[in-house]
Amino acid sequence: MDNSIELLEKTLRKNNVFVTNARKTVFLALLNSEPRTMQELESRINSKINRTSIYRVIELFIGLGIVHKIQIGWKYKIELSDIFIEHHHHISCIKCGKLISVHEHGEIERFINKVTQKYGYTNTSHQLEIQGVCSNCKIIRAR
Amino acid sequence: MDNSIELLEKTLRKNNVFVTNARKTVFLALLNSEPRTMQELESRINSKINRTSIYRVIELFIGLGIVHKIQIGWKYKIELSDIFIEHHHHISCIKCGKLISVHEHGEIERFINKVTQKYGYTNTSHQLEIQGVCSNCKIIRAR
DNA sequence: CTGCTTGCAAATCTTTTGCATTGAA
DNA sequence: TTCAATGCAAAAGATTTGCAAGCAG
Repeated sequence: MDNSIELLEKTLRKNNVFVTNARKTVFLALLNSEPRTMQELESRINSKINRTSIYRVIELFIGLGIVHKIQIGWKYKIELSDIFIEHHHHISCIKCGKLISVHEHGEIERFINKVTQKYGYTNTSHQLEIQGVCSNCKIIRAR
Repeated sequence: MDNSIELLEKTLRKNNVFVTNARKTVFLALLNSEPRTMQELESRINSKINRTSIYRVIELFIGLGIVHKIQIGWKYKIELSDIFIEHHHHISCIKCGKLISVHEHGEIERFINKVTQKYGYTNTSHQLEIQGVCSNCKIIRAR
């Protein structure tokens, strides 16, 4: 909450960009929420900030590692990065779209470290997306 | 090659959709190649198949698990799925865009199985994308 | 034959650009 | 005051739709 906004401001200053109303507004629209599509962001922010600016803010945020994109079927969604929420992964249902978060991931981290080191990449981040049929849809489909 | 086309046809028939020229053409444009953007696909297929149809074929292929999208920065690319190429992951360089494939992934599989089972998802697939700064760009940037 | 597929043109939706104006430091 | 950041309008790009025509089974 307040804490997060402060961290945002700190991050922005550290990168020598201004702390502006638009940036705080977009950030708040993402705080404590499910990942959002651009449309959802737009309608949530609803005319307080221009659509173009939302794009520009998101682009900046991605560059600074404040948010990242996740791919869900055809669409992508935006979500705050690890600095603001605990790092995690998603499982989405290919039938109903239901999205759940997976917080256990020690193995993944170890794996990533191993291969990035092997190939000489530094400063790495990653996303893991899992798709499947959720237990509910499985029942329905089975008739 | 021929083998792959046969597997494609088998997959299409199994799903009760027609084996058509458009579908084979799009498939071939993806076979033995780097992941491609829609534009690259289009220009590669170059007017033999209408753009709309390419979209429709890709949509179908994604639904049937023949191809999948991978997110690289702002853009996504299309690549054949595990049935046609060995399952693997990517590391992309955020500076120069260089993309390399990572074929070791036993840990990932084990992890996926564990969590999907825990949350009751079946029929799962997954993508893991890793970003970082490649060794070359690291040197350049360091001056 | 039959109806799934494709092509075409137009509609929509998404994202980017240029430029004048505003506002943070 | 100064230049980064924003708003607005318009351009550019990407994706989808509706419908007539074509082709696989």
